[in-house]
Amino acid sequence: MLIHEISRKIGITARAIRFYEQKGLLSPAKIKENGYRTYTEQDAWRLQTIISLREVGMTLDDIRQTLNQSDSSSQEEFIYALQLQRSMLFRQWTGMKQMIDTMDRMIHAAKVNQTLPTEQLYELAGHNKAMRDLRDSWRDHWDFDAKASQFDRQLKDENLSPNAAYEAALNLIARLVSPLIGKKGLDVGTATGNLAGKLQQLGASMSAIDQSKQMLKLCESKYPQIELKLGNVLAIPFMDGHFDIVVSSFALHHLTQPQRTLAWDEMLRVLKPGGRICLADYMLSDASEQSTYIAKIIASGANKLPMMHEEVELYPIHTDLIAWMKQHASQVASHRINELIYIVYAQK
DNA sequence: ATTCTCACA
DNA sequence: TGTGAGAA
Repeated sequence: MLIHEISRKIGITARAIRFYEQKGLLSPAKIKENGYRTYTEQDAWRLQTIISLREVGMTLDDIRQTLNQSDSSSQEEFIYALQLQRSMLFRQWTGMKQMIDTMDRMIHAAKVNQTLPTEQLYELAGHNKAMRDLRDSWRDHWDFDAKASQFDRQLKDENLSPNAAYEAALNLIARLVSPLIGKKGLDVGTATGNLAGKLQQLGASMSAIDQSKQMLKLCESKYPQIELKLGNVLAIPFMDGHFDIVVSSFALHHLTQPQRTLAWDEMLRVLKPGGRICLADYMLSDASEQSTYIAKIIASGANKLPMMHEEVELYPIHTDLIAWMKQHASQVASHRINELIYIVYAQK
């Protein structure tokens, strides 16, 4: 096939096809004497997948990497790339909604003022940017991909005092969100799926998200029935009003306080009217208890605990997370959620 | 008909 | 992320 023939067949310009080649996505054979490109069925297939991935917003760079991987290795990497793109679209989507909201405020400001409300506009734009930065601010400082294979074994380790009551906490959550039959639930930051799996077993139809590919892989092998998505709580990769129940266990302490506020908005967004949120996490009542606790962890040799990363606010949660939850509990009425349950899980 | 390059948005 | 024009 010559270039125009294939361009007609696929439905893109010949120019674009050469452009993709230049970007390293394609390497058609060339006829010796005149240098014309010739395209095989293989090339046509490849071109089709290129424009398919392009259609869902992947950059040419990402497409190149994805394609090169799927050439050599398994299907798995390819699916991961698709999941990654999907979660990125949700980030963009939440960003777009934020922009629209900002625009509405700008329009309102322009209406109430007769003159150009320069200051308000600037302020609104600043807030918009701050929110966008916040949304993109999640970093995995703990390397959960690397921790995945050890995760469940560590939980079972009796020496890790914070995790001794782990099972009990999950059971408490399950009890608090019951009845579960026929309910759609989301577990945020599911890791290897222990909480989601439990709720699923009790009759809920569970979805779960995690930002770690390896954690998801393990979760999938443990609980194949759970719908898993790659993504994080700052842009939950589900549509609005999708769940009866949103739960999270021992995940929120990995967020900073501003991130937590955003996480809360996201959990509300995906929750149906009348839905329930149930969150559990490590929480100590005051600073002295906190430092004692940290000392205890270090003494037990468990200094590899996820929340102990030195570059992050070291254990910022306890008191302010309690306050945060209480504050949002009072917000329930205004969001017309019938019932919000929060667990303050106090480590002895 | 096709290729390449330069410029352009 | 492409496109248009022009020379070969």
